[in-house]
Amino acid sequence: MGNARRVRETGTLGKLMALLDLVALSDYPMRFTDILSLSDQPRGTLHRQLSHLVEEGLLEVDRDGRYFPGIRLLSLASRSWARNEFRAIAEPHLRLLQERTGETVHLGVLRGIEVIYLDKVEGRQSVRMYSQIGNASPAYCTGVGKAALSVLDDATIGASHAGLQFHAYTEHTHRGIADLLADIAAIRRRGYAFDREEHESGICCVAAPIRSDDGNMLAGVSVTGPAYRVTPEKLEEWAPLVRVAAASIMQDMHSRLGPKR
Amino acid sequence: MGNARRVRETGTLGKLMALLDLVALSDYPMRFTDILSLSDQPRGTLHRQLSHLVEEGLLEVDRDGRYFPGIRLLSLASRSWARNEFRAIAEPHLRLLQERTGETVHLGVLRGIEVIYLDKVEGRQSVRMYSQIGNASPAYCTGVGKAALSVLDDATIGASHAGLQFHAYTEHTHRGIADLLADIAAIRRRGYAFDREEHESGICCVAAPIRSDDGNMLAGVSVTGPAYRVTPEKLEEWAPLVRVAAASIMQDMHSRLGPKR
DNA sequence: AAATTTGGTTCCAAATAATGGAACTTTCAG
DNA sequence: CTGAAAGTTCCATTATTTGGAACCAAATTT
Repeated sequence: MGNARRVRETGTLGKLMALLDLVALSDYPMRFTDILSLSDQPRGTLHRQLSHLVEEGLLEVDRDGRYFPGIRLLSLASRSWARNEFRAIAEPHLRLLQERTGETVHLGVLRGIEVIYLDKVEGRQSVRMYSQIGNASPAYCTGVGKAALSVLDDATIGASHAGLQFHAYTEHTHRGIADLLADIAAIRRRGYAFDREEHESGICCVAAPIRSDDGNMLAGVSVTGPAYRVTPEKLEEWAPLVRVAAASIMQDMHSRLGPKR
Repeated sequence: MGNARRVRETGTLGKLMALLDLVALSDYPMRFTDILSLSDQPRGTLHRQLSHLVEEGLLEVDRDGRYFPGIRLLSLASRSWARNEFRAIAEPHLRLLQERTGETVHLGVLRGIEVIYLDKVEGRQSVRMYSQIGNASPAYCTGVGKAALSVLDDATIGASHAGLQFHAYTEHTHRGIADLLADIAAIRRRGYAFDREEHESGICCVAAPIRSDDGNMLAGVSVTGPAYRVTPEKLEEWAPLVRVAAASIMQDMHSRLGPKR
């Protein structure tokens, strides 16, 4: 109640970024009129806004007038990734965890009610990497997300998820805030989270939370794999390893970033 | 001489993006005053601009007041990558080329005088992928860049490189426009480009140009590896394979994108 | 082939947001 | 503790964005 209302509007930039989100996060390419029907801007305004985004390389238009996210985003993002200190600190611990378990290891940060995957370490499979990095998934149905949420109190979680429609990705996905909070209570007791096919059928994981010293950043590490290999027993067996990884990352952050101030 | 002057200013967005570039593309984190000395904005203005970028998640500030590119860029970019049709079309051909040569294969697009790497397919080494994707390198010292430039005429290349200071990455890097144009003339004759340790010591590659039907996009494929494995003979041996890959990609683009209009 | 609809672009007075100089507060160094 | 540097806020002025309507062009119907 009396919850998260935008304190300040970000003016021109905010409007343009909202538009960029609309176009870039859509699953299919949109033409001018499609965008017009989704944004509530007058035609003239929308047209100029799109032109500006295109001129800056944030969007691109093909010859059929369909808009796509532009490659300037890629080059900015590669800097964002390369310069991310947290990711750099975590990396060796992710590799170690990968070696110990043999399964895929993820590092994700909580951003509002979403998890953004910052890094991924895989075994020998030559599977595509970028497909996961930068990807945003709902916190309520991912191991990393629930682990990160478990650091917050129920009121905060409730407020941020107020009015959210929980999407049923699988039959195991939590259907609402009550389910989520019950799970999170268990996660707090255990110190680690499970995802048993809640986001994707046949995929399970164990995750542990990471919080920065200043408490401004919440994140998580996880070990993920196909259900036929990653049995409930395996998940329990790996839980301590995942917690150790999370603890080591926090400690390294503390010694590398903490003392400075 | 009377070269590329910005035709239109992009208003507020343009100024903010220039600032974002300044901070995100820098190699070290900058604090407020560092940025102030590089941008020619008054303090009040700069402060508000940075705040807006931070509020939108495009930049982040740590507790010591240093600015970093924000993770919102990552999630936008992951969509940009996932939705890039050109990349998707090229992918199987890159894999094939990788299998045939055993070395790392790159796909890059020309953007002005820079190459942005769109994809990378490696052999068994578990080396980091994202480190290359999204990365921007000068066209004049990369195989992909020179291959793409070779499609343009000398006047265009000269104009875009006018006044550019060629950075000597290695002792083999071209020192100026004359060197570059001479190399490019050879590339046009052969149909493929070499990079013999011009960008990074000990790294060589062969590359072939790709152009889209509408001529609006120039790109290139390359095979890259360490000089001790990738001998001049190997480069010559692989050149036809690289050209075949480029040709197949162009053909697939034509059949999948061309006919539509 | 003419008429009509749909999709996209341009214009400009009014509304809104950005600007920048100065005052103010905090942090840091000596 | 003091002074200087760094960072933040304020607000009248200035510049940009806004949005309705007119305009143009391509596709579709008659």
